[in-house]
Amino acid sequence: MQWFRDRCAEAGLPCTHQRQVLYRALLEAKDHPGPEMLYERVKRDIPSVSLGTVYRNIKTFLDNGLIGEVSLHHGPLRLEANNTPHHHLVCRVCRKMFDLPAEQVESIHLREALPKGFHLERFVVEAHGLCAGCAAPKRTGRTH
Amino acid sequence: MQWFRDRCAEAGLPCTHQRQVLYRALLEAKDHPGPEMLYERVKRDIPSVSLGTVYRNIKTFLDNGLIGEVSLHHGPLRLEANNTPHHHLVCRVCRKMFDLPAEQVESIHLREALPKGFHLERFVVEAHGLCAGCAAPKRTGRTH
DNA sequence: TGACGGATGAGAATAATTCTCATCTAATAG
DNA sequence: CTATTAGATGAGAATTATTCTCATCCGTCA
Repeated sequence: MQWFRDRCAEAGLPCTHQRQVLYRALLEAKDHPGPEMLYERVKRDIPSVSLGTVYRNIKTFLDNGLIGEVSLHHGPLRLEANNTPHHHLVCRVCRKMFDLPAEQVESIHLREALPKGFHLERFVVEAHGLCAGCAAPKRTGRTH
Repeated sequence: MQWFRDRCAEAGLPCTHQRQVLYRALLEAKDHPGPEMLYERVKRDIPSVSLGTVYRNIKTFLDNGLIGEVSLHHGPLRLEANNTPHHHLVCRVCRKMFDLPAEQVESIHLREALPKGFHLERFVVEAHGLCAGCAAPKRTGRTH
């Protein structure tokens, strides 16, 4: 929590009660919760909190790197007909995706066993980075 | 396309004009489009098509394994405060997620260079499969 | 061709997220 | 410690994404 307050100060973000409770809720969560879930948890401490505040602060935290999103793929469904084994290159900024044939990636090895009870089916690999357009200097905005 | 018609027959799905045009649109797409995008493309051939039909058939295709979704993470945002390098175990059925420390996975190697212009930042690995609850026999439903 | 079960189009309903604005509060200066 | 003020908050409307309902239509099989 002290780390959180320091980062808020650095970023020039007022360290409000709502923000602290929200951040703590996420710190203590082990289940990768979504906004609705966090809203429920924050409400236990601040019954008057609004869902809008939760969304607003989640976005603020993400923009400042205080928290992370589990995947770049939330939001609208994205589809493909390609049924050959393959992975993806994903642009962190514009979220364009390109196929990466499975043979191009050496197979994944674990150093320790997975937690007991989980039945592994396959490994999915994503190469995250910047696509040609977004990596080009001088241009900041996302393409979509 | 013949493959598509055969699979429809196997699955007992009427092979309607809308379905064929939708499937072809996705076959030809290289950009991992979403429903809205596919709707636009199908409309070029069938101006009267409805968005509901596009959504309905996308779901039908997914349920029958005719097409794939790019990631298990579309839908509501999922968050985490854990800022140590780590990957995730993801249950294909209930979509619960568990952390997998980065050290537990041997580093990724490519057999060929990535397409020129893509600036790689990191590899994200996801272990997809069934969690203990969903792998248990006799129970089919997802937990959420 | 005829019958019928499932598919379609239109639009309402629901879920997920963002926005607007009047009011309030954390941070800073006095 | 109080005043100031930029930015945060709560309420609820607006927007976007997706699913559902139902009357009508069409692909499949006999």
